[in-house]
Amino acid sequence: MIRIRELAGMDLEAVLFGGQTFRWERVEVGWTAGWIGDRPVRVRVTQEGLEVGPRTAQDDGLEPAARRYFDADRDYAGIRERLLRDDRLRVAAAGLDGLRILRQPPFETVISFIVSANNNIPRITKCLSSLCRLGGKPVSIDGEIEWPFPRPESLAGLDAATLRAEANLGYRDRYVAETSALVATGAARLGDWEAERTPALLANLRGLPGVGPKVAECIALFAYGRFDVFPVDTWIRQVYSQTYPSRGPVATDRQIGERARRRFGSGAGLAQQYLFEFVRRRGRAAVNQT
DNA sequence: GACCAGGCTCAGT
DNA sequence: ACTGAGCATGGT
Repeated sequence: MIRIRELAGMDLEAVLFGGQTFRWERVEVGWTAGWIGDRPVRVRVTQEGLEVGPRTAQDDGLEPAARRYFDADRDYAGIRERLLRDDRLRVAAAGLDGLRILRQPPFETVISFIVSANNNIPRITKCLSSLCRLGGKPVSIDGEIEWPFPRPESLAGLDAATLRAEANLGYRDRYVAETSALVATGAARLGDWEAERTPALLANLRGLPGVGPKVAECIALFAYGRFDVFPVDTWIRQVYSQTYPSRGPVATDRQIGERARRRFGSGAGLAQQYLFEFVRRRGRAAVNQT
């Protein structure tokens, strides 16, 4: 087991179940199980820091992998300090001090957010779980069988009809199959795109079937650590236009993204997460009242 | 039964 | 560059 002391204040619930990633599961009291790339792990936060325990015998290289996945070296205090000078964002971000952004494996993130399009979080989770069963190689952990996220070649080997029937992807089946094939053949080299600046990265991502402006920005944020993006989905459209109302006609998603990036600068991605979590909590609270 | 979900693609202006 | 229709599926 390793411990990352800098992450003592992390809000694991918000980070792992807030729509950045869809593969974590609450298990024994206090622990959450999932994957850091190909490593099955369980995690919890204590006053001493984030604890990451391997769920298999070998765990060499776990610490750097976990530090990268949880982006332990980013200066959140500095980013927050600048962002929260904005009074309205400070209100939205209240109680979200521990919200952070993951750096997930690119291929898993690409497929996850292709599946996320025009979909809801519980169903995205189900679809991805099915995809892993279809394309992953089962691993025995504590007497239970678990599936890592499939490799591109594995998903590329499934036809769209199978994806639709077995994973309930709907019309997204074709996008998953085609994008997996592009990655598997090397036509799309996701790892190399790490070196690109954000505009070029987004353009590359948008070349993948099923990846439009919003999904590309989610991938840039959640896999490549680009904080200078501001993905606009239906929730953000609502909360942004309420929080920062504008004169004139209703702002388009593109306009909202442009204005938000101007407002929040290099912290836009984190600001987006604050607003997303804020509006979704508000929505759940309203439902619970009725 | 309409409406919605971390929207995208494609055709028409 | 912008706008609308069509799109699978499951939940409310």
